[in-house]
Amino acid sequence: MTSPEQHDRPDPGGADALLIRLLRQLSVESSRFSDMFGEAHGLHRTDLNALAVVMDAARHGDRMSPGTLAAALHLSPSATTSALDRLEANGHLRRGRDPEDRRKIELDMTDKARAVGHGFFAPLAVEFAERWRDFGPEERETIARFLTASIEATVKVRSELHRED
Amino acid sequence: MTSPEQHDRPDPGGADALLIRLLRQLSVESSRFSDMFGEAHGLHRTDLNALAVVMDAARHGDRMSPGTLAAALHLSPSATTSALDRLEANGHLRRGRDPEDRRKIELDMTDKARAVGHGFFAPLAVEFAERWRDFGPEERETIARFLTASIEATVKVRSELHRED
DNA sequence: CGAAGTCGTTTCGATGATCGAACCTTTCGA
DNA sequence: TCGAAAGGTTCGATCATCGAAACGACTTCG
Repeated sequence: MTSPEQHDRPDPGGADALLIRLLRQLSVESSRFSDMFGEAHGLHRTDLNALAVVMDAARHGDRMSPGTLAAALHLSPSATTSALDRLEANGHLRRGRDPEDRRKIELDMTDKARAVGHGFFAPLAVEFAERWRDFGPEERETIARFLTASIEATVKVRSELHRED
Repeated sequence: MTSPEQHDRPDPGGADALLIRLLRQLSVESSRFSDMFGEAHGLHRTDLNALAVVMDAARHGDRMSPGTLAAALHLSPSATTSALDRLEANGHLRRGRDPEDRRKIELDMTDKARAVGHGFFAPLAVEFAERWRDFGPEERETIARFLTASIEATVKVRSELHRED
């Protein structure tokens, strides 16, 4: 009675189950890691997310303002102001006026924030490199395809969830 | 000791970079999915986590009490009581006394909670099955090995982070 | 030019999740 | 039997978040 048909069932106890379990476990561990890192640095989850968004924007050369940050974080404007107050007080961020449109505020990360980001990723990168050493190019291609597919699946299901609202 | 090339560097822009980026993206999307699902069901992040822990325990046949839940969630006892109040008021959980030790409270999930869990995982499982259809057994083995290694790496770095405290 | 409207951000008051400390009940050890 | 410890809950305080209102800066229209 093992796998009578490889059709289009959700595969409740089949070959997908292990991968789903591992994905969930990875998600949980990533979340825990973020939490503990933030706790060690006096940063709440929101502050970490905000820093990540600002850093991503900086890396892409994009401008970042409180408004776009609020949208990216799914946070109200006032809560975003509070988060920016915290980050500015902690010295992770600076607010500067946009000379073009003086209503806007331009957000710039400080070296301290860069150090935080480095302290977050560097140890993980080292450990990942260690554990991934034996994966060959074709295996990495497979893994990348899998991760991309999984990301797309999550995004799609989320967007459908949002549409039902 | 120091090998200038291709030895033990963190591989800042190399072959690992893509996979790291994908992992981070997946983590972000998973987190967003949880948030939006919880929002759609009137459950906060903590409540969702609590439900997940209780469900896991139930699936393993383990007893669950407020104390163990608080430890699992890294939450204070009083905050756990509040979360349980919310979950019980929403009908996702029931509190019953442990007949063995009448100080303890036994937590039981209701059918409603089971339905919530199903509503959370089922759509994802369907979409994953769809997108993973073309991965063969040996590819899945590679992926499982990769995910396991990544989970272990995350746990290890987190434990080191905690030890420095 | 000036006045009304719009946009981006902040301030204000309120809500609620979380915490630490004190408390109650039950259990266990001397 | 009595005191200490364990498991939960209650209480007061703190802080992140929200919605509404306010404020300054641009824009459009008269």
